[in-house]
Parts: sequence; structure tokens; C-alpha cells
Amino acid sequence: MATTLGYAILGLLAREALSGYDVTQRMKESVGFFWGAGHSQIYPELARLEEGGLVAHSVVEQRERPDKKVFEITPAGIDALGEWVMQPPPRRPTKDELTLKAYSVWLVDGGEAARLFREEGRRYEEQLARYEQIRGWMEEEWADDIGRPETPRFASYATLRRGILYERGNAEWCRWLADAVEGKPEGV
Amino acid sequence: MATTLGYAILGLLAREALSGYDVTQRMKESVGFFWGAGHSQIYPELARLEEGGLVAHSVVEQRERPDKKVFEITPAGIDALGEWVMQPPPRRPTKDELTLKAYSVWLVDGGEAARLFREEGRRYEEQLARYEQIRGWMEEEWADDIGRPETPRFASYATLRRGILYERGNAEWCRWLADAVEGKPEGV
DNA sequence: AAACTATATGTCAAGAGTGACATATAGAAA
DNA sequence: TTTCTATATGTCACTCTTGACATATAGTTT
Repeated sequence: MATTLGYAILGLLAREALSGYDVTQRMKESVGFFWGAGHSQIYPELARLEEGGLVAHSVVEQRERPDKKVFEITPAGIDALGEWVMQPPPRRPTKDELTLKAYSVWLVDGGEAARLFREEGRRYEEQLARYEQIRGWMEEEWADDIGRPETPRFASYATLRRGILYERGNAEWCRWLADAVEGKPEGV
Repeated sequence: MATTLGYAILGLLAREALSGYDVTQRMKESVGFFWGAGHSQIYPELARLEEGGLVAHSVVEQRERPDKKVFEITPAGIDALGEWVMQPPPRRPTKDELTLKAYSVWLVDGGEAARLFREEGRRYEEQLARYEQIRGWMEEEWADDIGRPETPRFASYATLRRGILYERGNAEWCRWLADAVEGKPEGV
């Protein structure tokens, strides 16, 4: 019924009612860790979801800000989201531009390549540190819900753990590659 | 100058001259581990690369098969590829449909979710096993080149290591999540 | 004889995604 | 006073990507 972006939005609205602007913000933080979209994709997609009866909006008038449309997920939306969750996702090729660059790294100077991959590794480590911090916070503040798979907090925690493994793997690989192109032997 | 797909193709042609059909096959194996494209994207992209002077083709007549166009990278193509490698890639959001499903996993039955994530975990483990096998083969057969960052074999080995960390992280996470939605405590 | 597979090269329509353009309110900063 | 930032919603053109359609040779299988 909906597109993948549609299900990403439904995943947010299943937690709380949001305006298109709010959805756009969430796409830069929480959900943004594993899916992405700009507002130019989000507003039309919300309209399509409403057309399909998966969400409904009401206008909220504001005094100190422009009025906004707040979207709520419908029972049909909850059903559609739950059914989509259980379908095994199609196996699409991972597209990783940094790995693609590594594939041609043999053409360039080792020292310069080391600089690039060390810098990229730093970025992954920074993101990893942010994730680890959020994880610590969640494990303290959400201690009870994290053990309950039927809560949205458990699901958020699960996706965070995925992000941590991802960033850690990337950071580790960048470090290894930077060392290797500089001629340092493995494990030093 | 070229698109990311263009650089993926140049990365292949920097190793050996290939027909469009060959490039398509490589996109399902080696390069396909971190980039993807069907032939309907590859043929027009090869034409664009040729227009830009980055590749050149010659027609090879065959008796038992249809004739083919074999593409070679030009010196300008090598230069463009090397320059692109050194540019830090734009930070695009990781798009992982399985993680997106995990974000809404709290809506569905724990037992059914466990089945899904265990099955997906198996797929990652299978891919990991394939990669580990290739790694073992490379470390035996390519032992000398793997220590030389200026060889294409080193670069291929580097991307394989990235793939191993990726699949391992995914498999580990799927196992953890399947256990968690079934109510099993951490580390059992 | 017909169907299927592998090789080989292309086009086309539709959908997904990006970045720029466009407009509006209101507070805060320069 | 002007500019900047945050909130708020939208469109548009362009590019990227996917999947189907299209054609052709030659060997293998049914």
C-alpha cells in the first residue's frame, strides 16, 4: 500500500501525533539514523497516506507561530504498519560510497589515503560516542521498558543498538585501512 | 564529472577492460557487495563516460556469441577516478529497511517477530560465511599483494573486510533482537 | 520442435530522492 | 531597521533507480 518512506512516517505517528515539520525534524534525529527524507518528500507522502486512509490530520491554530496540520495514525494505518513489519524486506545492495572509494584506493598515494580514512574514521567514532551516550541514558531512564518488546521504547533501543554496531564496525575498518595504506602491519 | 555509478564502473575498468554485460555481472558479485545497478543503468552510463572521454570502446566480433563492445579506461578516466577517491564522501543517511521494521516491531507479536529476525540473521550469517571463505582464499592466493596498498588486490581485500564487519554486525544484532522479542534476557 | 539458458545490447515509463524556489509568522540579534 | 533563526507548508525540475519491454545469437534441455 504505502512506500517505505510511508512506513517510516507511520512508525513515527504510531508513537505520537506530529506535524509535517515535526516529522522532518525526527528524520534528522531518531529515525534519521536509519532512514532519511527531506520535507519536500514528506509533505506529499503525508497527503498520499491520508488519501489511503492511513493517517488523518487536524489543523491546530497557533498564536506565536504559523498554523500547523497535526497528523494522527488511523487504526487502518496501525494495521498496515504491523503487516509491513512482518514481511521480510527485499535484499537491496548496500550502497556505501566510502567502500566504493576504498575499491579504487590502490590508485592514490598511501599517505593521503590514510588521512582520508582516518578523518572518516573519526566521524564514525564521534557518531558512535553520541550513540553510546544515548544508550547509557536509555538504559537508566528507560530501564523497565527496554525489557518489554511491546513498547515503542524497546524498539527505539533496538534500532540504537543496530546503529552502535554499524558505527563501531565502520570506525574499526577505517582505522585498519588507514594503517594498512600507510604500510603498518596488521594488529599494531 | 561522473556520477557515483560512473566511478563504480571506472573502478572496475581500472582493473580490466570489460563489456557492458561483464560490468553488469561484476555488479552482482565483487562490486555488488557495496554498490548496485542493473544493465539498464550501466549501458547509458558507459555511453556518458565515453562522451566525457573517461572510457573508450572497441567492437569485438565473436562467432558463437553476439558481438560485444569492450570498454577500456582512458588516462583521463584514471585521473578522474583517483581525484574522486580522495574527496570525502557526502554523509548520506544509511537506509536500512530491516532496522526501520525493527523501529515498529513493538506493534507485532513477539514470537512472529523472532521468526523474522532469526531468518534474516541466517541470511546475514550465510553471506558472512561466503565472505569468510573468500577471505581465506585471498589470504592464501593473494598473500603478497594484500600487503601492497598500490595493488588492486589489496583494495579488493579491503572492501571484503568491510563486508565481513558489516554482515557480522547485522547477524549479531538480529540474534540479539530475536532473543529480546522472545523475552530472553541479554547474554543468554 | 519447442522451451530454456547464457550471452549481448539497448529503450522506456514510472517511481524515488535531491536541491532549489517560494511564501508566511514572529521573536531575537546585529 | 535590517537581518537572522525557527517554525510551518508547499511546489518544481532534475537526477537516480527499478522493472518491464524489446531484440538477437547459439547451445542445451525437454
